[in-house]
Amino acid sequence: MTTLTAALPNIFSTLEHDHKKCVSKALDTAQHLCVVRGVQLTPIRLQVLELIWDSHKAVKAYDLLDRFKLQQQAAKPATIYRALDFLIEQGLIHRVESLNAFVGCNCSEHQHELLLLICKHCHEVDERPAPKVMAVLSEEFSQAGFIAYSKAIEAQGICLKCQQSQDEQNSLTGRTDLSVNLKPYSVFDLSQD
Amino acid sequence: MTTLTAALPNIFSTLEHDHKKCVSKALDTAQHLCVVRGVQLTPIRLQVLELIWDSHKAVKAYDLLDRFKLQQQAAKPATIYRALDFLIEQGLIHRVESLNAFVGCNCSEHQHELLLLICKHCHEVDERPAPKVMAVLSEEFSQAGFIAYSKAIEAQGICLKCQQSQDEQNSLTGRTDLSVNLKPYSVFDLSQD
DNA sequence: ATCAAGGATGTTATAATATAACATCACACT
DNA sequence: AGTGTGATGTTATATTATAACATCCTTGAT
Repeated sequence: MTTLTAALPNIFSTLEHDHKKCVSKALDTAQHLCVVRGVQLTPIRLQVLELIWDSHKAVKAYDLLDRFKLQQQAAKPATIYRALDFLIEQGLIHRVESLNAFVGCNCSEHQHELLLLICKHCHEVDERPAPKVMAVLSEEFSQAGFIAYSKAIEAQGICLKCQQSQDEQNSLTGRTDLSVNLKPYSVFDLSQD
Repeated sequence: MTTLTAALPNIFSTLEHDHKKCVSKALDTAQHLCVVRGVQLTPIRLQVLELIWDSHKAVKAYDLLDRFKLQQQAAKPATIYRALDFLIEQGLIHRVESLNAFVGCNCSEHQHELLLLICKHCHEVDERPAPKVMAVLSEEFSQAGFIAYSKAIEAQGICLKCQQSQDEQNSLTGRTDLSVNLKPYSVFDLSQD
């Protein structure tokens, strides 16, 4: 079993992922960075960050608001959006553009460009550094004479964990293919007409 | 002059870009693809496509609606969104996730993954095939055991044309740097603490 | 000790983006 | 004529995000 899970690239596999540790590392880093930068990680901002780190799924602002309200009943959208703005500015979370949602950044202490692997099935987001991709991207930019100020590489797909649990289901139901319910990203090509 | 403009990677440079030709090519391709695929490029869908191709800027749905209303006063959001859905499905336009906006696809006849260079200044979007980027990306996916169904690579920055026109302005105003008004995508790195 | 300045938050309202749900229409096939 | 399908019309509403202005709190200058 250990060998199996050790082989899994998916870092959130429940068998090897200690989420409490993961969260406390993220919060510690956040505290540290804010102190160093002389910015305030206020109770509201910290609470929102904690809510985001509740899972590795991308969360919607209004879902955060609903959960935030359990503690601060009078909270309004602006409360959440302001906290989100701050956290994004400080690189502590990412905005997932293709979902209008937010996810904790798991390497906020480093300068980095981001590759987000977004699972359509479980909605977890796996953030990867992907330096090779970024190097090639930079080449493209300079070829185009383009000065890039932000890069958001977001890929929608199915994570390994969900592929596997789907495989299990399929072995029971007789289904063989996950992709039947999904449209591949490009289904037409007339270039060889 | 010809040599100068010929050296410009920016394909929308007004000096070399015949937009009428560009649009009619796009519309012809769209018509052709729809016939081949047996789907209907209805008057509404065609009109919306034309409105989008009015420029190479990304357009908002409600801006399209406003312009559409000049011809069909009673039009409602659903009219536009339905047309947009169709055009996206057919690969005739792209949704720019980071802007909640839409832009014509300039190579809809080919299967392709997209690299969108989005100019913060003029809002034009330069779509590039970028096969190298995509190859490296695919490597990343397989390393992660991730099955990707869509890729949207969107980079925000300043296109060459705007850099140049800004340079001209700066030579008059004495400014030297475009980036002063812009936040680079990563301004902090504590990794060498 | 006041007072001004700046940052954070509270509060109300509204803007901007997008979809649901159901009715109707038009055309194609039988 | 009847039926099915895809497109559109129409109303309403959901979802996401920001504007604008008031208040409060800390800090530092006078």
